Amino acid sequence: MTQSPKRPLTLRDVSEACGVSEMTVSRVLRKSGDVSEATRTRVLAAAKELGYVPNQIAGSLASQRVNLVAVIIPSLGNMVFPEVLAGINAAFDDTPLQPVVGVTDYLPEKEETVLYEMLSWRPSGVIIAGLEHSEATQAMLTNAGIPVVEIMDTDGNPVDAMVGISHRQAGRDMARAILREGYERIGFLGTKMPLDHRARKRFEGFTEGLAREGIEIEDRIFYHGGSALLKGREMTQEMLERSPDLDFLYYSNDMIGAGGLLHLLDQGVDIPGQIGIAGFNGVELLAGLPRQLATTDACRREIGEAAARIIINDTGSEPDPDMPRSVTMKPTLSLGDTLRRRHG
Amino acid sequence: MTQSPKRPLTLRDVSEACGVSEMTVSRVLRKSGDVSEATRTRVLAAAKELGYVPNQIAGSLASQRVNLVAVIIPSLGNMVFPEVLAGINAAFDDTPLQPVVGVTDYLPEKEETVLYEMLSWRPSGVIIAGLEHSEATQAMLTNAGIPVVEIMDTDGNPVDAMVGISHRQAGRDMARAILREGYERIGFLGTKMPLDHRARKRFEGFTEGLAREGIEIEDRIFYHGGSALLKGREMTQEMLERSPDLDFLYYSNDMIGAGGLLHLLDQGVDIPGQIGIAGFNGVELLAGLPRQLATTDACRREIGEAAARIIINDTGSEPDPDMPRSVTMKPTLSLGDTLRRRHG
DNA sequence: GTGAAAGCGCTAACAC
DNA sequence: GTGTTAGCGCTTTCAC
Repeated sequence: MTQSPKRPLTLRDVSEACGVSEMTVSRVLRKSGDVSEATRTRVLAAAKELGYVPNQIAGSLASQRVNLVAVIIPSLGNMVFPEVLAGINAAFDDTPLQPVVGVTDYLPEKEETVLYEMLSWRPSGVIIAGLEHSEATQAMLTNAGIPVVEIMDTDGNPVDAMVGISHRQAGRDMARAILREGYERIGFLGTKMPLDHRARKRFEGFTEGLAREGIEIEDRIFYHGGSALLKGREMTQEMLERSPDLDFLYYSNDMIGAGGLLHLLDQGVDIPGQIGIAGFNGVELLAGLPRQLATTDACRREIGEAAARIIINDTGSEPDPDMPRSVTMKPTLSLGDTLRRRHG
Repeated sequence: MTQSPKRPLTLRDVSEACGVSEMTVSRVLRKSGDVSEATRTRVLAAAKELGYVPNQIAGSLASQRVNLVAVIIPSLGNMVFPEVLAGINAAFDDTPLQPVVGVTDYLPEKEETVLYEMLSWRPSGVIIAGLEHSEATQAMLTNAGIPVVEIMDTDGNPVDAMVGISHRQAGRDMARAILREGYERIGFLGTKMPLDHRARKRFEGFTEGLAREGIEIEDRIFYHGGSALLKGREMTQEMLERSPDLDFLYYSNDMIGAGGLLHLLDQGVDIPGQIGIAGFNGVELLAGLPRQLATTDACRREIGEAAARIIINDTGSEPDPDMPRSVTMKPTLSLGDTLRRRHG
């Protein structure tokens, strides 16, 4: 930290500063190969003194290795993906691998360009949300020549590997739980996300689960944009105005579910006696609501960790061939205080 | 998309596939220089057909230019930084610049390593949260030789440029608003974040603002970890048990404020008559609560946009020398329904 | 409008 | 344990 260089420092600068060949300096800085303790300290001192920061661009080009892992997700706005990222980060913690995240906003074209940009940095692997992609995206993933883990969802076939839960099954399970408690007049409240395939599959599984018992959804409503809590309130009000005899409301996520919960409590509705409700995700954020919302835990952190482990395995020196390439987590359904009918 | 190559494709592959020199192929792909329409189409066709993805590593090394901007933030877990990112993204939208985010978890050592790693990719600029950094971090920023914008906070001196709000002033303003409404027995509830300098400055400004009117905080409490909503409830209960005569509670963020709000309503407390409350941030998420929480909007998106604009300016071909290097946004204080004493 | 040569800063592979 | 040589895949520069 001796100068304020216009030109970034190079290995050569360090080499000259300590009278050791560039090659040896490089070895010291990468802790690779055998270097005598004496030169090691000299080099380290010089590098620190100068404030040298290695140039990974050159390094990666020369070594044909990049420690970057592309992580492509639809959004950072809800709590779900940050938690997946936390899992990925944790798993990469004592490896040289580094996640680089790209956000698609649920837009297939954006997914395409984001993936293209990331692939142009020749990452060591890709972790990407969902199993549904544009043809071009699919092609890029297939031809990338690096491990690709598709996450969140396992209802479909991965390009290479997948880790997630079955949203269809989650929907079915919730349907079963609701019917088991004796609810029969059921409404569905979702965010309008034509491209959120996981929400769609959950909905499909849900209707299917009801159908098995000969039940049909009585009403449904889809909104988008705005504050989720507020939307939850508004949707609930609107739905109950036009379908006042519903006895259960299934929300496509916990946030709008919480809004619905608050609205119903405001109205003096008896929950879960008169009306039961449930959401989806298990966001810890919401502990602290007047009632514990029934929900399905989506195993977000675990998914991130497992996906990262596949990448770590595949990029390691001796990949375990038995590493499973399809991991379906079992989400936990918690009834909370809002999905227990008082029988009789 | 004709093969599934083990070895990634290079310019040379495209060159051979279409019988045009590598150089010209490169020009086409970068839309630089004049190329005849005929060859242009030939090259593009070949590249697409093969599924060629340019190697930015090689490109950046050769051109000595990298379109990456390092964005270093403490966390993705609360809504605040994702909104800053959204602002940055929006501003970069029609530039070649690409944000790459690193997360520090409020840990100075992690900030140091994250910055080091990012600088080793030779980004075109750095956007980093906060003005307080370790000496090593400070040194790296100073010597990076690229534009550096420190964001969120303007109570201090930036290495290069800064965009944010004065948290000290925000605290003072809230104190003033509270006193103006006639509240006098005031408690403060914060998350225990010794390294969250912005929360600290807000607290300092707040106590200072009270002191001007000869008022002192009567009680304070700091928690950390867990669900913010739940913590808000618990802290509120605990504080009111030991200091039952408080008439105002100032929370260091909206989420714990919301928890407090729910708790007080549960207890049948008259808000804002008996007790007034306020949070900080203006998170849209919370619209939909039973009461609109008083809060200070922290201009998160605007801060991201303004910071990005500075980077865009500085890395452009002809930087505007008049571009301000210190932008202090004026946050809006909204009283909501929880900070209006019924006088008399 | 197109091509050939040189080199970006580093590391693999091999000498010593 | 240390140094030398070549070359990673592109772009810059300059020639044609």
